[in-house]
Amino acid sequence: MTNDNEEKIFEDYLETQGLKHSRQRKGVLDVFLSIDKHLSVDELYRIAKKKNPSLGYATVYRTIKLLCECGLCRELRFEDGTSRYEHLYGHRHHDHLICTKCGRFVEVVDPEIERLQERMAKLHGFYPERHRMELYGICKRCKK
Amino acid sequence: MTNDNEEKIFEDYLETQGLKHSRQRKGVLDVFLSIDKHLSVDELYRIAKKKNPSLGYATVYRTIKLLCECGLCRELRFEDGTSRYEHLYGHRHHDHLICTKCGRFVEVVDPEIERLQERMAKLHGFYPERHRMELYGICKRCKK
DNA sequence: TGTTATAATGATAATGAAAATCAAAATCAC
DNA sequence: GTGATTTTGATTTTCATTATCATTATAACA
Repeated sequence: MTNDNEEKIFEDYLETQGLKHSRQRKGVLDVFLSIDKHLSVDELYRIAKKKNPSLGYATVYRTIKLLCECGLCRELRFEDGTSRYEHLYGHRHHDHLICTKCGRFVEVVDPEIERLQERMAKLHGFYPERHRMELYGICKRCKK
Repeated sequence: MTNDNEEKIFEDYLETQGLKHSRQRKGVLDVFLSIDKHLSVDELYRIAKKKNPSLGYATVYRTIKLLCECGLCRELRFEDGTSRYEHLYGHRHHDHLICTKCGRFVEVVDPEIERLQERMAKLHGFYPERHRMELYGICKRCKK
């Protein structure tokens, strides 16, 4: 399997928390790992349900929450109010460039910006933990 | 009045949109302008209702939306899902430093970061419009 | 200053996302 | 296998925001 590491992380997390394995949790994890897009809970639910028709909506919510807790997943709350989820494991930290016309987005990192962000936090007496940065604009395609 | 400019902006906006003035809109605007905090709709409603007890919840929602449209107000969606509103007029663009313990936050700007953000957007073929940046960490007080 | 067309209001219902509830089913240590 | 405990899925609840709609207010104009 290509996702051995991720599966291990999830299993370990379940164990340390005294939680149990289940077909549903495994199914949601598999779908999540197999799709490298920023899915919403609803999209995840629809796809996972194909392989396991009895799957419930609530279970997807519960599982995605566990994935976030164990560090495999990051929740992104966009300005339009929707939440989407992206892979965290094996993906370095990054920020987003988002097209305001078509919604397309790109993952970006600028080490210099990262450095300056750290500096700024410390300058204000903050011990930095994490950050989010989204740049909104119009992409090449939409500008034409 | 100290808020002449802001009131003018709002009135002009209403006119260009073919909308009407009203006591309620004026009341919500006044409260919004008089409090330099990041209020939620609910907080705004409670305060404005004191001066105009017949004020309805929906009107506050509608008015705050107009304030955002005319550039007096900016909506901030925080990670906890709540929306809060901050003054935009006469306040330069800024980002936020947010304490993950106590929720306190500070407005910050780093011109160098701003410049690098522009550069990064352009580097990816984006015509930058705006951005949001939030740095999360633990503030001095909470760290002790 | 009326008249009148149009927009705004406020009470309430509708919506939609996320969380809570709970009986039945699944898991796993023994 | 047994039994304590957790998970599940269907459903309800919650809560923020929007939509609806009859009534009221606004403002251009006679």
